[in-house]
Amino acid sequence: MLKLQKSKDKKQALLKATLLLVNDAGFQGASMAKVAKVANVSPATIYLYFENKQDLINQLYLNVKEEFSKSAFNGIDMAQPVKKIFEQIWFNIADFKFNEVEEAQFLSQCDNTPLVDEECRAEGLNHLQPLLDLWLRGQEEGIIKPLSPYVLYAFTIYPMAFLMNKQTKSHCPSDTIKLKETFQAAWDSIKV
Amino acid sequence: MLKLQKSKDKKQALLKATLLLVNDAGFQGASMAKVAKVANVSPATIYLYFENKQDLINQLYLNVKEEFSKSAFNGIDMAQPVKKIFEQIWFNIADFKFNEVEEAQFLSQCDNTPLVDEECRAEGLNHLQPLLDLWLRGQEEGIIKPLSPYVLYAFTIYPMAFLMNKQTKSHCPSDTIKLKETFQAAWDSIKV
DNA sequence: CGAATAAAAAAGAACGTTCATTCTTTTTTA
DNA sequence: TAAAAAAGAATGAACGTTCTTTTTTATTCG
Repeated sequence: MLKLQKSKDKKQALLKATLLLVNDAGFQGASMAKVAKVANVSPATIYLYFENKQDLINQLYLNVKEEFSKSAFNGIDMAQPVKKIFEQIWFNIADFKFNEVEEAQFLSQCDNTPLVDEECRAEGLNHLQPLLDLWLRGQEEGIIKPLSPYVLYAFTIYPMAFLMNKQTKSHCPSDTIKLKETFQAAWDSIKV
Repeated sequence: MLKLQKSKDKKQALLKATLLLVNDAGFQGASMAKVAKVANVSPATIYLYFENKQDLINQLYLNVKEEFSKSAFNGIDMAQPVKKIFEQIWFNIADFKFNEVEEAQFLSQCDNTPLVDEECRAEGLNHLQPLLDLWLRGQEEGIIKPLSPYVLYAFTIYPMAFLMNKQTKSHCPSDTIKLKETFQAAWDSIKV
């Protein structure tokens, strides 16, 4: 029991170490030796928990993606009208992006790199199905434009990654992005 | 004269080789040895044109970013009303994203990696000043929401990177993204 | 309960490879 | 024929991974 806990701790420490290193210096900056050092572990130990470096990265990606999806749908009340639910989800995601900065940065770095397996990426996208379903419902009700879910995502969720990045790297002062008005822009882009 | 041309060719070949390799296998996949091989050149020759690998990447980034900005403002008629100009620029950028796919993919990979120097990135952003000026004009005329340029960019331009990526990696069939409707979404998000 | 012991986990050194870069020599150019 | 450009071999460092040894853990039996 205690042992199992310790094992989990070590695995989690390795994942977190990788996350930090990737954020700081990209995927090549996260060498197995450095990951081991940051996690206070021998390089050989990594291979008790992960097949190889690719597996470490894939698992980290899925891990963080799941955490992201979970918080996106946290406390959602499906009985509400479409716009209200969408608003809840949107603000959940905004919270994640602006509070779990490390995780959010990592995900946005993953978005465009060829180093995350496509198969893995597809699995990560599945978690967002409830949002796609919501959009479909909105379209059936005639309040959301009949656009592909890719386009809906691109205009409502994806922009937050950009804004989080700019804010984190302090290209813009932290009071520049007013969430309420930003949500309005997102909604205006897809509402009929 | 001819020599100078040949020099430029070689430098351009090196930049293009780097671009292709980075797209295929990330920044670590673009090793100096591989870049040299793809450009049909000795590894040592790279150092006649670039200080080191970081310089190669920085120059490539600036190069592609300039190409991008140039095509964004290609044939713009500043005498037109704000919305018309914005539409021109938006479709120019869309053309670039969906036609110069290699370059666009590279840029979107650069957007979130810590491997491009921040100083370099800042210089790349300068090129977009005319667009920021246009937005300001639109705000003075009361037809564009009083949002920070970061937010305006995030909701009108940035989404195209996502859509280009999905289309390129054929996650969605190429007729899914209808440009006219997509522009409407972009405009709706920022118009008053 | 506590020593003996088998098994699992972890460590650190070591592997061959590849990396970015430089040195020396050869080829091309003016 | 002098200088510039390019090549290829060579450098040490760092890479991902594996091998061997040590430490920790869990179990068995006196």
